[in-house]
Amino acid sequence: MELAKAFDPKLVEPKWVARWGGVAFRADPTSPKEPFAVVMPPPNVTGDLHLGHALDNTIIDVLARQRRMAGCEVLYLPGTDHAGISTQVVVERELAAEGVSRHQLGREAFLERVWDWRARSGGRISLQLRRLGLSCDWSRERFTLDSGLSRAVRYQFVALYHRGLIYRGERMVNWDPKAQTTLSDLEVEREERSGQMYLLRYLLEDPTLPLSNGGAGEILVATVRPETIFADQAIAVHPRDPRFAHLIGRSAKIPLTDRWIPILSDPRVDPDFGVGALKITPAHDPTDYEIGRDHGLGHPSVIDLEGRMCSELVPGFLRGLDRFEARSRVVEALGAAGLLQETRPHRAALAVSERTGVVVEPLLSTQWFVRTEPLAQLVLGGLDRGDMTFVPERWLKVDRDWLTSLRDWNISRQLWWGHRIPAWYAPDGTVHVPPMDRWETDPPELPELAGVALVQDPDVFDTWFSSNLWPMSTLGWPDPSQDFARFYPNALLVTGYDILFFWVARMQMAGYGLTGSSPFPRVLLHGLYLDRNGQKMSKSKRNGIDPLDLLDSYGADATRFALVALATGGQDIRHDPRRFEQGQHFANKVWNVSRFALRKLEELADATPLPPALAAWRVGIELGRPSSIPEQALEGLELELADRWVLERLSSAVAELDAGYAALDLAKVAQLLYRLVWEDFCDWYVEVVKLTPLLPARATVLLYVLERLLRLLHPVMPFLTAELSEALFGTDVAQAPWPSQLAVSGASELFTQLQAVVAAARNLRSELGLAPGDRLSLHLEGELGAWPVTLLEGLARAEVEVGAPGPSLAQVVSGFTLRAPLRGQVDLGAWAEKQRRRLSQLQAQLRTSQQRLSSPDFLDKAPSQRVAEERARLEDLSAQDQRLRALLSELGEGNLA
RNA sequence: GGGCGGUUGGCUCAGCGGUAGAGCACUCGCUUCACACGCGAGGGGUCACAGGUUCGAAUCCUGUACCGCCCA
Repeated sequence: MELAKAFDPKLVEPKWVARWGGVAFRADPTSPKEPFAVVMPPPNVTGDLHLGHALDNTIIDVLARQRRMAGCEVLYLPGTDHAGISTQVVVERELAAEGVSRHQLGREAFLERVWDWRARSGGRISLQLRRLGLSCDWSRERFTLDSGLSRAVRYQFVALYHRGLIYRGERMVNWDPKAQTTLSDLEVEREERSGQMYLLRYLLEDPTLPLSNGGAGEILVATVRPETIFADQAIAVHPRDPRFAHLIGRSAKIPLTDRWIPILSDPRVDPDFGVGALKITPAHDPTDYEIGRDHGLGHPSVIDLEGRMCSELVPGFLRGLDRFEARSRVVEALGAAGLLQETRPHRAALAVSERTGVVVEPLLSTQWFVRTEPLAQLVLGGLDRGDMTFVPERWLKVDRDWLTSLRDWNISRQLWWGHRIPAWYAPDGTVHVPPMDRWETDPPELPELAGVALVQDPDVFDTWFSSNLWPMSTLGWPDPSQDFARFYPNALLVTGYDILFFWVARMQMAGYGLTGSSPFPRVLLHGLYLDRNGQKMSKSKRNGIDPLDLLDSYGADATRFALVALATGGQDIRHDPRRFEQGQHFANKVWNVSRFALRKLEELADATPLPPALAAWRVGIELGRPSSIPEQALEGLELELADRWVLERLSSAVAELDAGYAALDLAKVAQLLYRLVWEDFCDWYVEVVKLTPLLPARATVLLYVLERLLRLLHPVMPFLTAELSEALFGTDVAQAPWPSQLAVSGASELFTQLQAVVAAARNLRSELGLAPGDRLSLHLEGELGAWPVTLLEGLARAEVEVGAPGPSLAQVVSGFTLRAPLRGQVDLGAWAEKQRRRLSQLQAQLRTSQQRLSSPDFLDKAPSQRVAEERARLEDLSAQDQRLRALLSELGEGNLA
């Protein structure tokens, strides 16, 4: 059998994408194995794969594959989300290009159009996800608008409604005039923008009153929204602000009108803002609304849903103008009327729609709300009991803080794309929600409401009001099912910290509120993927990186390796193409060392009697039906130092990897794998294997270790390892058992020492300028005993000799002095300088060590094992110091030239 | 204003109480029969700063500076 000279992902991946994209990883709820369920954070069905998805799912898949190999019944459940606003916005934009509005089209036709669009683009993200090599159970793929999931949303609404946890009420909400819908507080972002603050003169009824903050007969009011003056209901000042005490209870006239409004006092007014007096416009500001409510003010509105000036209160010349256009006209008019005292530059935190980027208009309106406080209390109780752990831990406090200061959640959206709110209104205004015992029945179908002309609420739910059920609804909740019984709660949730509030906290509330438990005991929050300058990626900045480009350039295994290696400690990730190159090179390394092993195995002479496992393997590979190397294959083999060492390395790596997985530290996992394969296996063991013709015992170890390496690598690099495992061992590595630790020990100390001596010898080679083919003649001083001199000779391409070497270069290492006779051109001055530097380093270490050991405090208080280590170290250091000084004095005597 | 994260070699980052690490970049030498997506050797860091705790601090504590994020 032959392997290609280099690993080419393009030749390998499609086959496995096809194989894994079907039912290869179907989860069995009747399995006796320990369940391990994770849901995919559902991407927007009409979106494209972005790096956040790639990162989430790579992490999840690595964990899922590892758990599966470790013997769990794994369910990795994929699916997508309908993403109400963004999807609707996209389709509306498409319509706008055709000159049609959704209202012209009508609700039904519009929805058809969206479903159409979803059908065209909907499968795309699923296909893109498959290219990452995810081991999802695609037979359980779900979409938030599927009928089952829609039933779950309806159940949630009805159940919470009847428990008094959902109500309909008039509140100040965030209105997105572009998307034409309300938004939850979370969907509004704050943006610092520079603008103006205007000081307006409101005339007083009695011009003889003492001065306050302006001229005679006026009070100055500071505002950033002069266009809303027409909805003013009062002027408010701080009760203890001496400037205004005499004005409280008086009236002032709204500029450009003949309307009078009262001056009142309220402690919520900040006397240091502007000029101390605020206009109160209850319909257009959340704080003003509260103040107005407490003082019994009215709340007329002068801005309509399109963000245009409306109402009889507004002078004719402004009516119908956009709010920002109106602002400049009002300012002009105020100026012309002499009522504009001053314009100051002002920086303000503007509320901006997360979806459309337009300035959100605070609006008084009747909507459906979730009463969050009781639900949050349930979650907080669970957190107190320790139901949930976060990785990194710090997010627990953030989660808790957010749940502690939560406002009610507006779940109505004035959209058409989404779950229609199952509430109906009678002509008399009464609200009808399905009764709990018949939650699936629409009120118009209820016998007791026969004859009542009911109209359903036109709105749909916030998308998060369905995705908050995702870990439950995807498993069949609220209906009883095997899946739900077996896989809920999930084992884990993995997502970016940016949706802790949006999604994680709301799932917690839904879980506790509706199932009585947390949907997952553990939450892994990774960082955000930033561009190479550390900036957040965004469409507007056009600094996005397309994961498909990464997959095309480096292959899926390399991409996965890089993503996992970059995701350290929940930190944000700065894009670095060098990591992807590293992954690519690593994949190629694994491929090539497998290729080497295969070729080396051909050396096994036909005549040699082979151990059964090896014999079986060799027959298999010739017939094209290779077999696995079982655990027992190692039994009774005569192992040499390097063989025992590599098995020991493998075994301790397994232990370290297990610890890394237990801590969900996949960056650590990637690093351990890289070292194990590249340094331990390729640089050392394989180099030893090359030194001698292959014998059966070593051949067995080589194959055994290689097969285990492929298994250990598989969760991170599934394609490469699946291909190689199938080709070399005839196994489906995705279903192979996770390697366990071996009972081997004792080789590591000697081998480590060997490595140091080999490195020193190679340094001598290099200093002497030896060509690769030249043998280094090497004089070793030290306790050789049972020392592996032959290995040293092979690895350093040296000839170990006895006797005095004559003029030479020398290296001092722990336990040994190495000398090699001078030859050729060597810069002895530079060499001596280097050795002197080394000596001073050595002596610095020596001094530290001596000081430590001469300190009674250290001897007293440090652990005894630590003291013993330090003693051994001092001994070694001083021996090296003596030998190195001796060498340098030889140098000084000119012995070397 | 409150909270959180970061500051380690030229770059991007690990390490988080006991001898400073990786990849890339850099220098030198190599088509050594798996890999030049490679091999061997080498140079390069007072771990932001100031105090403190400790036998011992890049690592723990306090403060400062700067960068970034979240909440109000």
